[in-house]
Amino acid sequence: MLDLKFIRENIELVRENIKNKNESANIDSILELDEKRRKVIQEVESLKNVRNVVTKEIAELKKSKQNADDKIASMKEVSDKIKELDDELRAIETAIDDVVIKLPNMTGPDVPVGRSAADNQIVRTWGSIKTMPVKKNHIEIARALDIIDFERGGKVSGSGFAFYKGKGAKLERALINFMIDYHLDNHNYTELLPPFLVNRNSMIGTGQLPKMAEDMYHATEDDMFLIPTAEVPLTNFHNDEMLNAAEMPIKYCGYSPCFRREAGSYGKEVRGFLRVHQFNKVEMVNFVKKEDSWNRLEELTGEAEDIVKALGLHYRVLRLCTGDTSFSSAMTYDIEVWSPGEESWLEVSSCSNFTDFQARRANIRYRPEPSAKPEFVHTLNGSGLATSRIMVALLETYYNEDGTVTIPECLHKYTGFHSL
RNA sequence: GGAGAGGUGGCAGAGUGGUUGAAUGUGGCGGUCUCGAAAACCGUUGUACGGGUAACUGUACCGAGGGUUCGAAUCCCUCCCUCUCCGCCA
Repeated sequence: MLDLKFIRENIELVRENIKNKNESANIDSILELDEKRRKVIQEVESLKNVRNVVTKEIAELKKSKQNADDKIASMKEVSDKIKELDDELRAIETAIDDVVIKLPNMTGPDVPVGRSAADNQIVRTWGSIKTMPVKKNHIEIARALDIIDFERGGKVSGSGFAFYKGKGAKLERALINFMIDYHLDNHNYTELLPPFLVNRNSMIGTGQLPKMAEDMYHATEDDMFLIPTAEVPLTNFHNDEMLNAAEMPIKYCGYSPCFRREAGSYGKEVRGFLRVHQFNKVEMVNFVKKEDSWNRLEELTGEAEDIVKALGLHYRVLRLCTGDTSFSSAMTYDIEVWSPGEESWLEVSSCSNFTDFQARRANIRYRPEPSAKPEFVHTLNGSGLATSRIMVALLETYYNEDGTVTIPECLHKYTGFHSL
């Protein structure tokens, strides 16, 4: 959420930011509403002051058994007027909230202006392209090894769901455990294993709602949502809290399955694991002081890259342009791994600085100094990493001529086997 | 799912519809005493928004939201959460 005062003072920047992010929020009414709001507040507060003063006088008169009928009668009028103005104020604030809740975060100064993925900047590339001895994609490989069953996933749940089987299931668990342990041992994280179903307030807090409502599985009976990422429960872990500045940065990582309806994306990258309704992911969430968030974004991205490096996968890092940067994010780096079978790049991580945008919505603050005024924290998150596409890259990158797949060494202690 | 109890400041815990932003205790901070500390004593101690250079000042906040009333922590309604018991259950 943007600060109303910031909007008031930077209305043209806000307008431009909406346009650069390919959003369509209409803010024409907001300045007028804001002005009206402040006017009504002044009016109603001065009336409340009158009421408070006279009410005390009435109390004194009553106490000394004197007549207070005149004052009570005049206060009835004042009280009615207050009620009227309070109603008006409530309506104005609802109207303002409706607009503000739909305004995207301001992008940072280094974010290139652009409309689509074509305008993203390649920041760096690691490793080199590996050509396969025999060209196969992950679906063919997985079928031949009988480690993933897409057909039965479709039968039991629907398209976009799969079973992992045998060594495939164990490899998936190995990836998750390896990633979490790596962050705990090398990057100083605390692990959280979160709830996978969250309430509406949490979804608003991190900014999935109202914009992404169509993309989430919604349990309407209880008004709860299946999480599209562990970012939601991990960030809302500190919802409505005052954090201790001495303990910051606070770094959590956690595993969760991620559920996405992917409404409207049929036909695009739907084969196999490229786009699914449920996938596994290890997520990192950071709470930092406001002056630290830009540096932390660089470090966080590095922490995600460490995992890809350890797995020995060829990858590149992109700085997303304004049009590709998500609603809540001020700046995002995507990490993409090379898929030799698809001969294309697959997004496996997205690392973002949300500045104070989520912290305002979720009301997460800290006191810079013991007696200083509270400030909103800055939140960041990064996938570290999403496993389904890592599985694609692993199967294709380590595919051998004889049909086997070599397991990278860092996973051996988790899998117990060295090849598929 | 059923029955009951309860949600008040950092914590504990009072609170007859009328100077109650809220007693008291405790904790925090400052001070007196002390070589120093403890104890004792004195003072101070919430948040948000608005006005003012400032001292200061206005409004709101007792789980959340409505309502009754001249006036609500206190009365009424709805919802949320916690605890106890019963039922069901991995």
